[in-house]
Amino acid sequence: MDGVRRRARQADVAKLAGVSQATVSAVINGRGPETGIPEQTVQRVLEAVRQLGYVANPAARSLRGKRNRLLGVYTFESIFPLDQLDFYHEFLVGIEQQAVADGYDLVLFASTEDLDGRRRVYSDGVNRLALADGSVLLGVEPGSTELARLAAEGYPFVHIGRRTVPGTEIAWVGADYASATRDTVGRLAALGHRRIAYVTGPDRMEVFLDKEAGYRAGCADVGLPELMYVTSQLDPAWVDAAHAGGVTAVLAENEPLARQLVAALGERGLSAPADMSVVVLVTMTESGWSSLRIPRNEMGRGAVKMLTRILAGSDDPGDHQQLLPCGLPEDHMIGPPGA
Amino acid sequence: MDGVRRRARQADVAKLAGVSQATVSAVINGRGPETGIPEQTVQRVLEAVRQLGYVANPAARSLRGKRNRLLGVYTFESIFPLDQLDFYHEFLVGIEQQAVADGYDLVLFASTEDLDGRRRVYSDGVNRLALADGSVLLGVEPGSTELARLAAEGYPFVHIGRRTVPGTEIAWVGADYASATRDTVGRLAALGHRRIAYVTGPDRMEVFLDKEAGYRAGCADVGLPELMYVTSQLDPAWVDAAHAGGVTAVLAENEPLARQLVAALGERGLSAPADMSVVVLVTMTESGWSSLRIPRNEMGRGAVKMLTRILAGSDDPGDHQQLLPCGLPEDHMIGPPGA
DNA sequence: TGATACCTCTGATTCGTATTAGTAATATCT
DNA sequence: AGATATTACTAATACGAATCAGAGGTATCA
Repeated sequence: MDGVRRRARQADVAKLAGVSQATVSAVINGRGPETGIPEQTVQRVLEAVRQLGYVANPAARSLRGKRNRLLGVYTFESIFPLDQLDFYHEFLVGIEQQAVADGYDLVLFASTEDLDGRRRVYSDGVNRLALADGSVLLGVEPGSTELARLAAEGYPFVHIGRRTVPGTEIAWVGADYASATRDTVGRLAALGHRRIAYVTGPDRMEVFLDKEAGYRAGCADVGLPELMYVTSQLDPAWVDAAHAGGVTAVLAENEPLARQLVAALGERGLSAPADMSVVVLVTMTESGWSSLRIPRNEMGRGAVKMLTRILAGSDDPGDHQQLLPCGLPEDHMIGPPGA
Repeated sequence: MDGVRRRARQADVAKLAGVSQATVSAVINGRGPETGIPEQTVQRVLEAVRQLGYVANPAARSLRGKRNRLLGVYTFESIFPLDQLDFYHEFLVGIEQQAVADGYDLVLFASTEDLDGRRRVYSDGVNRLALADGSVLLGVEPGSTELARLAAEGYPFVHIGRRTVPGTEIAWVGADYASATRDTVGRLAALGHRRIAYVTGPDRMEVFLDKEAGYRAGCADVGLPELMYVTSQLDPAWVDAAHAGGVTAVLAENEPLARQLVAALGERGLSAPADMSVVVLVTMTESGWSSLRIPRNEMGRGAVKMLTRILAGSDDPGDHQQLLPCGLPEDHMIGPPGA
């Protein structure tokens, strides 16, 4: 076929319609009336557009227009991790919904994967995200040097999950783990539990600190002792001690710890929630745990909204941190003590 | 104040490095050696790039005729639909994997949604996909006008799912439903089934035709009669007739029909597979049906591979259609007749 | 010494669109 | 008639990167 025929430009349309390229641009962008172009000319131009099958070149458009209406989505792990499908998917749903609403397209930064399979914002010292007008960052990054550098550079981004980086104030949308954890402790106390333990990993990132703080606050609220157990691998013997010590409810920070706990209970002929109420704070999947409901969809939407606000030039820093409420755990593994 | 600091251009880099913009361009595109720019200058330029955090503007690049290394992903429905999570997710995983491997970033076209919530490739007569070097299309589009227009325009794209558009040859990667359906009929026949029915919706798209053809071929292979039932809503009375008529196995094109079938069986005190083997050809989720395994991941990867081949200028049209084998159904709801 | 061959760059131009400033022609008012 | 306003445009330019045709300079050779 005529694969050879060059794509029509405004200049071609202009020639055919007997007007200037500027007029064509005005007509096409609906600035016809406003610019005082008579209906007859408008029709002539549109007819020429039709005849030539003219389609605007988006590259030229966005080059001229400065912004390209692209938002980046960057995850510190693979964007579509198979094993964490449920966990990340909801964020993406929210991000997409809000992007559609705001008329942005999304760029998934994929090619930033280096040889180790680790992703990096900077490759060759170049910020790859800069291709997009701004980005939503998502996932767990151990260090904060890249974040700090992004912020220092003035690149607009919003982090999903509360994040503090010394020396800079970064924008984030987080889940209010602290309140939810605190409330959960309150609820367990209300059910009659007098010794509520907290099991968490040794990591010291914000998310972990928030929950821990919530636990402490919850204990303080109801005048119960703090029973923290920090470990990356739950020692079954701890269960004996806890049980003997009168612990009737346990908050586990993550699912592996909770699984180890339930297994250890099982080995001892105990079960949840009859002998021990078990709450997992964060689960990767929607299985039958009693766990907090992380408002993932809302967080995704909120991040995009915040990002567009930043791009619009909002400088109110109070506007750049947002905590969304978590849903409280359902009853699957919660009950009154000694039931 | 500098909430959104202006992005550095090659001109800025050039000034800082004390060279011309043309030199910067040459260095950045690795044409340094070839253009005879000494290592020292190259380093000076790269250092300036680093200092300014320079990143090429993709719009300018593609305007000038070079490629973006952006691949579009366009779905005719929402990209991350809640209810079809499992269905689409795997395609995206495959697409992402291959994109990473080939060093492309992905653009999810989201802003193409119009007021009705319907998505369109063309808005204001502008092909929004043109931002990306090429695109992978995915999902179910009822009409084919947009596809035809894309093809006529010479825009590089690969459709996931076999697709024919009269008058043009479009590139696609499909699942070999026909063979899989045919083989499934053969397998049921081998188990002893003599009357195998096929229930399908009234839609006439390629995917449906393929399965139907497979069913017909399968029946022909083993000399069994074709028992087609075309409906969008399964009439429970049909089950009576089928059962009375000696039907011992049913292929249902989709999950809703299969669900209606199983429900109708249940009402009659019958069950699958004891009284009736039930195979669903396509399921949205991985629930306990006997269904074909659609090679979604492979299709996603294959589509990207094909697209990069097209972008590289492959003109061999035989290269632009690819059928991947489906896995055959597992035994959950399949058994010998009258078990 | 003049010619020729590199070497290391640079100036100018191009891509297609949006926009601003301006212009020529006509119409209206005083 | 002369001034002013309106109509209907157009010329010129900017956006950022890529590319081509050289331009000076030095080195080599006859």
